[in-house]
Parts: sequence; C-alpha cells; structure tokens
Amino acid sequence: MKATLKDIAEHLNVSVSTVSRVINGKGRVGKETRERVLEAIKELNYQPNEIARSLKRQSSRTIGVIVPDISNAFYANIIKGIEKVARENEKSIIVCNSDENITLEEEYVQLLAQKQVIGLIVASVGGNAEVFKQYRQHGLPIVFIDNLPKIEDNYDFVAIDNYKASYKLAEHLIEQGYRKFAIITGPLNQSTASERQEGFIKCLKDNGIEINYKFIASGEFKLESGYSIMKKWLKGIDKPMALFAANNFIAYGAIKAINEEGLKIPEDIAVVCFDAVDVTGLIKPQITSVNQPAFDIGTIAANIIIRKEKNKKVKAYEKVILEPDMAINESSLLKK
Amino acid sequence: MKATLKDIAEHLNVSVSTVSRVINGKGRVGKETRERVLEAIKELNYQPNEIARSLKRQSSRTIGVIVPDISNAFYANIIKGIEKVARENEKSIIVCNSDENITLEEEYVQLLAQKQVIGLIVASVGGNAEVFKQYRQHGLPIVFIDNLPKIEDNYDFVAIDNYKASYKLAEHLIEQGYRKFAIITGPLNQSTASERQEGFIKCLKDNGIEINYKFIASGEFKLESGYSIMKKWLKGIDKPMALFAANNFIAYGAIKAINEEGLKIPEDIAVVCFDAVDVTGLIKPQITSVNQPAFDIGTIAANIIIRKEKNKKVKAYEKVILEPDMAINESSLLKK
DNA sequence: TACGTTGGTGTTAACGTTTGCGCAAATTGT
DNA sequence: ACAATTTGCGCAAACGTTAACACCAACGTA
Repeated sequence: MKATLKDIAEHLNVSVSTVSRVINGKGRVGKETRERVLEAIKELNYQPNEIARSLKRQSSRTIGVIVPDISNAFYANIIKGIEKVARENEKSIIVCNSDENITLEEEYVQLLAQKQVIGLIVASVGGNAEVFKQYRQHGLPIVFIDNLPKIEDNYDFVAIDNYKASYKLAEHLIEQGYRKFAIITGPLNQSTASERQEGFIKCLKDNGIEINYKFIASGEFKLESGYSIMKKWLKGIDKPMALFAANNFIAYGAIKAINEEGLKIPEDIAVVCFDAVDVTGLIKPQITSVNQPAFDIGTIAANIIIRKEKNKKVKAYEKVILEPDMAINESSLLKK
Repeated sequence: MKATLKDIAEHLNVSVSTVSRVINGKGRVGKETRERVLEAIKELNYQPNEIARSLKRQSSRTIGVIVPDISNAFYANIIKGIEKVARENEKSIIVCNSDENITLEEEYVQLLAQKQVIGLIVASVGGNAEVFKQYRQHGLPIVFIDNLPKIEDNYDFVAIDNYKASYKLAEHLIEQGYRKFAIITGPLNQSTASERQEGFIKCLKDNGIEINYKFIASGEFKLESGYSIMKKWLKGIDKPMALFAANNFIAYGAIKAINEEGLKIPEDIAVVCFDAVDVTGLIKPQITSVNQPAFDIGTIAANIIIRKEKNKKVKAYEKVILEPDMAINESSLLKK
C-alpha cells in the first residue's frame, strides 16, 4: 500500500541506499540521480517510515509526558510549553493522563519506556519515586515537574518555590488584617501539598499567630474536597476568617460552599489559592492566587530532556526552582 | 543498556524465538523453560521494545489526534474520551496541538502518518480536506470531529447537529421575547461556524423576524474577536438585544465588552453560545449554552478507528451526528 | 604508463522483534 | 514394536531503515 524505499529503488533501478542518501542528504549522490529520486518520491507520495527509522537509529525522537489531568489549564499549558521545545528540536511528544491515579501513572511509565521515548516528563501523583528508579538506571532520563516524589538520589526537577509562595500568601492575608486561618491542602504525600501547607504555617508562626489545627485539612486536589470540607466548617459556630486553598479546584469548591451559606468574600471570609488563572475573566469574585508559569515549566523541563539526549555521558541533575508570582485580587482585599 | 530478547536468550541458553513465544503466549513452550524465562525477564527487568514490535507487526497500535487547542476544555474532554477507548483496546494516542493553524495542522498530519499511526482523529481548522486525501488513499483511516472540511467523497465524521442546536438557541431567545439579534461566528470556511450561523438565521426567518445584517460578524473563535466586535457594536446608537456567540470564547469576550459598557445581562442584552461549560461554577452570569458531549464525541471517534483497524477491507464511512443538549441559564432568562 | 584521488553507486549487516518451517524427542495408539 | 502424532525448540527470514564498506570508472598528476 504505502511506498517504501524499496519501491522507489525498484521503480528507478537504483539501490535502496541511494534513495536513502537522497532523503537524508548524507553521502554523495549524482545530480541527475538525485533529481530522479526526488521526482519519484513525489510521484509515489513516499513518506519515510518513522518506526523503522527509530529502530535503526535507536531513538524514537519522542518525549513522553504524564500529567494528572489534561483538562486542567495548568497542565495543558505545561504541555504546550513542552510541545514548543519539542517542535523546535524535531521531537514529538506523547501525552498521557494519569487521572490522579498512581496505578495508571505507573502503567504509563512502563508504556512510554517500551515506546523507547528519549525521556520522561512527569507530574507525578505519587509520594515516592521507587517505580522510576529502575527506568532511570536503565538510562531513561526523567524530569519531575510540579510535584517532587521522595527519592534518595538525585533527580531533575522543575517547579516553583511552593514554600515561599505560600509564605507570601500568608503575609498578604496578615497584612490585610486577617488573623484566623484555615488551610485545605491536597494529599500530603505530594510535595505540592505539604510544602504549601508548611510555608503558610511557617509565616503564621513567624508572625506569632496561633495555629488553629481544627481548620487544617487535607483532601484531594478537587472541587469536591474544597466544597465538603468548607461546608463542614461553616456549619460550626466558630468559623475561619481566611482560607488558603492549595489549588484552584479546592478554592472553587470552597467558594461554592461559602456562597451557599450566604457569606461574603472577602468581608466574612477571604480566599487565596494556587493557579486560579481565569481565562474567561468572568469568575466572581476574582481570586488572589499564586500563578505558576506553566508554559515556562514545560519549556524548561523539555530543554533538560533535550540536553540530556545530546549529552548522554554527562550525569548531572538539574533542579530548577522558579520564583513564584502572586496576583492579588478582590477575594482577599479588605482595604482599598 | 536495556535488555533485549537476545540478552535473555543468551543468559538462559535458549533461542530468541523461545523467549518471544513466552512473552507473547503464542506457540508451544515447555513448562520449565517458560518459568525460567519469566524469571529472567524479571531479573533483567526486560521491557519489550515497542518500536521493533511495531515494525515487525506493521502496526504502531497508536492513534493520532489533532486538535486546535488542548487547553480548551472541550478538546481536552474529547481527548479523554479517545484515551479511554484507546486504553481499553490496548492502543495509545499521540496528541498534537495545531494551535488553530492550518499549516501546523498539515505538518502534524504528515508527522503522524510517518509515525505509522493506525488512524487519525482530527478537529481540523481547515476548510477543505485536500491534504487528507492522499493519506486516505494510502489506507490511513481519518475521522473528522467537530468541524467537517469540505471533501468530495465520503468520510467519517462525529459531531453534534450544529444547525439544529443553533436553531434551538434562537427559538429559546424568541420565546423569551427578544427580537433584535446579533451573531458573532468563527471563520466561515469552518462548518462549525457556518452551520451555526445558518441554523440561527433560519429560525429567525421561520419566525418572520427581520435579519439585521450589520449585526452579523465573523471573527476567530477567540476571546479577542468577541470583545472587539461587541465593543464596536455597543459604541453605536442602535444596539442589538440578544447575542448569539458561536463558541464560548467569543461569548466571554463579548460579555467583557458588555460589562465594560455598563449594560446588564440579560435585561439589556442576552447572551447565548456553544460550549460554555463552567467547571468552576463561579462564572457570572451563568451562560445559556449548547453543551457538546465532548467525551462521547471522543469515544465514538476512537471506536470508529478501532473498528476500521480490525476490519481493514471494509470501506464504509460513518457519519455520527449527535443530538444537541441545551443548558438554559441566567444570561438569557427574562421571565422567571 | 602507472598511480592516487574522488565521485557515484551497490552490497551487506545491522536495529529488536515475530513467525512459519522443520527437526528431534517424547508420547500415544494399535 | 512400530507408526503416528504431539511437544518443545531452534533456524532463518522478514518488517523498513541506515551506514560502513567496497567497488568501478573517470580524472588529474607525476
């Protein structure tokens, strides 16, 4: 059906290697032959078989990417960043959705390894990196983004400074006059959840503010978690005055609960979180949020992979921690 | 570095084919040998080279997907649907972002064809399907989703009935008492844009409502288009009373303009559109919208590919037009 | 005349699999 | 006890490429 090198070669009565040389522009080929080959390629609509090439070259020219949720704009933008760098370097990417599921994530790691990807970029939902260990040992470069699983030896990692970012959010709330705080984080085995919580608490301690442990909860990074936890708290007599949600979905859920209880943001209760970028511009209230440079995280991670593949012998590990950027909005602004 | 069949074979003093047979569970292998092989596979952490397999099998077990924008939740959900079916059938997917760019789209088609995908699912941004023609001829199954490029012969296609959906939106607005309409669509060479416009206009005509052509504009499917076009209209003395935006981003932009001009939705002007699903639940006003079953579109499209690959001889083409589903919200509700 | 050079091309061996074929040994049936 | 069958396994070809190597012809140079 599809034309192969052999078809072209036979069609022109030359050898396959001659055709191959024309296509790759390597080695010598007579001018006239070259033109005849080029013509035949067009005529037969020849497309090189990338699978065969990959096998021969021992490189798939493909980067594997695993994220928890592709429909989350944060991850979608990371993917776009990766894709840009990949394109520039004539690589392509395979994206897998772990659906926040550690088992699925592991399956995908295996799948991608079998597909001989040149490297893996993973926003892992796992707490440790045991699974990744053996693949690394066998020479598969792995770059973690966003969440950093615990692992003994070195690793490549790209993320923002979650600790510092949360610290700054707390500072902002204190400055606005809030004193009674609540925290809803994600699964604490994920560094994104634990570091954000720790940074926030540290700031409270540094400012001599009492930590109210009954208003610290760990759920999933999902709307439902934010909603149900906040709902429960608001049913009590003692209510928090300012909420720190560890990601956007938790915040959305919490705000929904707050609205339902008829409370006002930010007068009755303030809300701050991570990653609440609003492409529509229509979300009310606009939320104070640390906005991660998702696209950049993607490009940086991809560049690490590219560099590693060019330089296979060098076994250096890069840890890139970006400065957080905070957008202050009405959800936490008491003073004008 | 990585272990191959040969490594295992040598390690055990058996032939490669024996090892291969154990792995694939095909052909006869003695019980004891099988166990020894299985053990060695674990010990050496053998992972089958999927590239070599694909070459030999003449199938990459991979579905290619091209969408205009992965960070649009609509496409992200389509991808999730495709991925689900792919997983169930032991296939994987490669997702490409055409960025609403027809040139990039064509590049990706070629790339995916070279990667020997078993089929292509494309939400094309092009007006015609010339590029796809030759690939189809060479036996590559192609399923169009969402937008249907013009093409002479048959094709596989999955989408909702855009014409009918827009007709229903118009009906709803008329029923609410609106009489002066504006339309902002996307590029008219895309069926998604033209059909939506036509369906809406047809309903107006059927109801004897005058078409105000100065309030019909075609831009891009982007926020900026909705914003600038609406802004211009609102600067005039004669203003429309109800807007039909052909997709969510156009609507967001238009609403931004409406808000800036201090007009009230839906009292001064109503807004309806396509695909304004709000995962946050916080967008104000909540928009009346035709919500496409994105996930289903994905699963259906993927199933078509799967079927085609099982049944290569059969050359049937499927056209699946789903019934539209409309969510009526405050952005168009005058009466209580 | 002979000899290096170089341009153009074909031959061949890989890359890691899968699989049809064949052969010897083991098992079964008569 | 001998044929017929079954079982277990190796051999080798193939999938579509690439690239090291070798070869021949034509040419320039000593």
